[in-house]
Amino acid sequence: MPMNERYEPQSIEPRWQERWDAARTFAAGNRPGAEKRYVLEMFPYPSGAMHMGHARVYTIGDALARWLRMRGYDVLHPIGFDALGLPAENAAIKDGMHPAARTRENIVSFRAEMRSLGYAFDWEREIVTADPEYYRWNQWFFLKMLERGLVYRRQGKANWCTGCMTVIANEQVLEKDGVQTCERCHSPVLEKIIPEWAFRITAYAGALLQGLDELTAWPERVTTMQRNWIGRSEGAEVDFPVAGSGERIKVFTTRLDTIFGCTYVVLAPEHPLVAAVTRPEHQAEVRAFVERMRRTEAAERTGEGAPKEGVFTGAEAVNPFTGERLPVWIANFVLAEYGTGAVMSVPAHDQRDFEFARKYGLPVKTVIQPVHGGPTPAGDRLQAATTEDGVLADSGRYVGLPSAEARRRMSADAKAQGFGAETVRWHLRDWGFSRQRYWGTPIPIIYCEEHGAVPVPLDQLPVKLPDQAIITGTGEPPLAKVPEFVNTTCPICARPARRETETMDTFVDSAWYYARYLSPKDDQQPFDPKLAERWLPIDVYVGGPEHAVMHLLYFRFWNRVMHELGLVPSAEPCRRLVTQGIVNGPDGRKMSKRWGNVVAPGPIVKRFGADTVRMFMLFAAPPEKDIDWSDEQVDGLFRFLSRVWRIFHARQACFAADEAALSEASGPALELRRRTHRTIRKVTDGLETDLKLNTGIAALMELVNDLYALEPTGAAEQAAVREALIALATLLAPFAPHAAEELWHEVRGPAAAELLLADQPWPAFAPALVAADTVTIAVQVNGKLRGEVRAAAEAGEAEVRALAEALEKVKGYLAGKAVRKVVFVPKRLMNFVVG
RNA sequence: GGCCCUCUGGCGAAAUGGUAAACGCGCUCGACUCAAAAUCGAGUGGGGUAACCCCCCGUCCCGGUUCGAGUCCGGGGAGGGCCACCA
Repeated sequence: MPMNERYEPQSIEPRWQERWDAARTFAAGNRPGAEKRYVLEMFPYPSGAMHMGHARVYTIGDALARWLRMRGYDVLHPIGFDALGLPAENAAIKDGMHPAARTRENIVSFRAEMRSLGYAFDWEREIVTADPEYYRWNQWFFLKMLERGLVYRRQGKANWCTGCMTVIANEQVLEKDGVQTCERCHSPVLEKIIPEWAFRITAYAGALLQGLDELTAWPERVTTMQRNWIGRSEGAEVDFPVAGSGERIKVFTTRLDTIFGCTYVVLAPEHPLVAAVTRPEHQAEVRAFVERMRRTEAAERTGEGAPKEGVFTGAEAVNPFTGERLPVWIANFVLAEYGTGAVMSVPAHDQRDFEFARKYGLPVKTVIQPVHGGPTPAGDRLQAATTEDGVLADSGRYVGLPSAEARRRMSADAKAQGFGAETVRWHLRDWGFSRQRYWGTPIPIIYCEEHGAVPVPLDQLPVKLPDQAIITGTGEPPLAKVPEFVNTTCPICARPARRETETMDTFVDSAWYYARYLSPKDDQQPFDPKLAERWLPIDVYVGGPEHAVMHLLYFRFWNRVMHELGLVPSAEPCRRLVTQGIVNGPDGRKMSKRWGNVVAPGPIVKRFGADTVRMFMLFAAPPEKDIDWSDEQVDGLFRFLSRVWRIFHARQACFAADEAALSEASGPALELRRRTHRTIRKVTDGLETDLKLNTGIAALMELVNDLYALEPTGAAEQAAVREALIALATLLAPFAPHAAEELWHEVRGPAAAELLLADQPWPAFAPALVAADTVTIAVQVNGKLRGEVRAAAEAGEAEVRALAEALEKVKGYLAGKAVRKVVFVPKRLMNFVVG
């Protein structure tokens, strides 16, 4: 059958998608002898329709997965849906639909769009986190972690989102201009004291921090953000006895070297000692202040713009180093949950302390002098705190020591005398995961009057979400209003009891889903550890950088717990992370209904075909950069694929060329062969190194340009063209897989009818053809380009120099000057340095 | 305030310390056509110049290292991201 002259993706793409499906081409695990590669893209959250951002991530991952298969690896490339959670519930409420139905609908449309883009997913492993078969294992992990003391109930200060009507994690609070809002719905966030469940992620703070050192193939941006978020800070705790009472105030400081400059001590309003130390004559004022702080929004109270406020308690604390008696204050800027909730104030060397001292007329004492430059003025003449390390002054027996040395000696002395010690504090907080909402994993706990909080026995899992809940998005947990759900019996005493009505944060679902893909239908265990042995850790994980601290931290935490449970082989879940940039609208702004600049993938695929969309995503820029959608560039990529198509059509006569003639190639035939093999190298390099797929595609374009430039005559040229066409189709396979299959079959003819290009080995280049035999060498005089010479690649310095000196132009520049030095870079450059 | 990233033609972007701008978009011109579209081909950083001979300038700015810097080092600017009264 003669080849269609026109490139019509609509007629060829579905055909190949069906063939890959029928052949189970992308099913993982059917190359048992081969090395494995696990390529994963972050699974989508189907609260709406698929957008261009999704098309980009999956295209990047897909190109990689397809290429690795062609390299001979046994590739696992699964997909699923992150279906539970607030946004889905909120969207469903808005549409007057049940979240389960809404989610199901969205998933159907996602699946169809993903298939139409030709992604090489192993669909047999698909998971949906809203299925009880999935979330029962969330419950299972919860119970395992409860056993190990990694889950606990706390009376916590929680971030209460006024829009979502639920508690959200620290990581989910946004702050802008001193106002805290919800990351999801942008409603104001208040601080609320309520009981909640939390994971003891802080127990892993050190391990999670150290683990980052192993993650050399993660973007530094991400590891840095995690490092900051975990926030290790080294310092010391020091006890300040309260005069006239047995109490001691424990403070945390990173600047123990400044303790001789401490002029007062400040407690957080919530500090447990506040009531005990406050003198009777200050009680009323202190109580009023504490009450007011309790009622104020967190951001308003502790935001940076907030004025520093405090009250004196009347108490005095004793500086254990100096014996001085210092006033004890309470202030809004001291946080109960960081350090010990109490600070020693050194106004001369801490800006906050300085401002507070100036406001309330507290003394300022300078104890650190700079190493270089003039001395720091005395406290009363200071304009601002000097916060750098320096040399100690006015600090008893520590005078003259550099700050770092002073800190070491002072903490050793404090320890020896029993009033302090070196400690490490973390910014990372435990992960509060209770949600007072419906669309989440029920927390498998039963409250019994007799036995308290009783874990649901493992054999009674899953605790299923009831279908009939009334979901209003307000008030108490929706599950509390479903008697059939709430009312149960105690697993210990069988008397009537109530179920926990809170559900789990969605981040629980995504913390371990990558492991569920290994045995997605397993009903005995979350996944098969034997398969984990084979497939984990993930080799390449592709997703947005917005997950740098939340998902990617929980995911590392969970993997560590699974590692300790003996379920996974490594402490870290993923070797290499690729963070892809955003797809902006054509106007360069974030795609949004508000700007009317949203371009949906569906219609574009319909119009140009999946291959054009994929090529655009890969050619526009390297993966990590943001790109702007560009109709002109998309046209351009469609034009390129059409141009590829036409050159196959125009060179049909070469399809039957005799391969044996390749060995006689010379002149243009040889040149084309060189280009072909260099293209193979270039595309392979682009995939291997930094995923620079854009330059790989550029190389393919150059090959096509060269093919157009050669009108083949004779057996050798025809054979060279055939070789180039086969290479072109094969190299195109990871990027534009449908057109590639079609063209490859055209050129290979009936002999290959039963084969799939997706199964073919990735081509190798012939080193002899990649190395050039003649090269152009730039000739410089004093580093400025003055000409160029053609020479054999292996030409030596003397030979090239002779050629260069023979150039008229170069002669002019060298005339009458002494050549002081000659720099020769073989195959590249010759530089004459003249004086 | 802290930490991090980015800055190259009209635009998206290339460039192991070695000919800056590959490749694509856009634009101009030519071929094909009655004409247009599509396609194929040529050209396209700025300035000087009769000249597509040649010369000068050119990768945010200033300085340094080097025979040679978009690339390395120091300082500054602009834009962006994350964190932030964290003691």
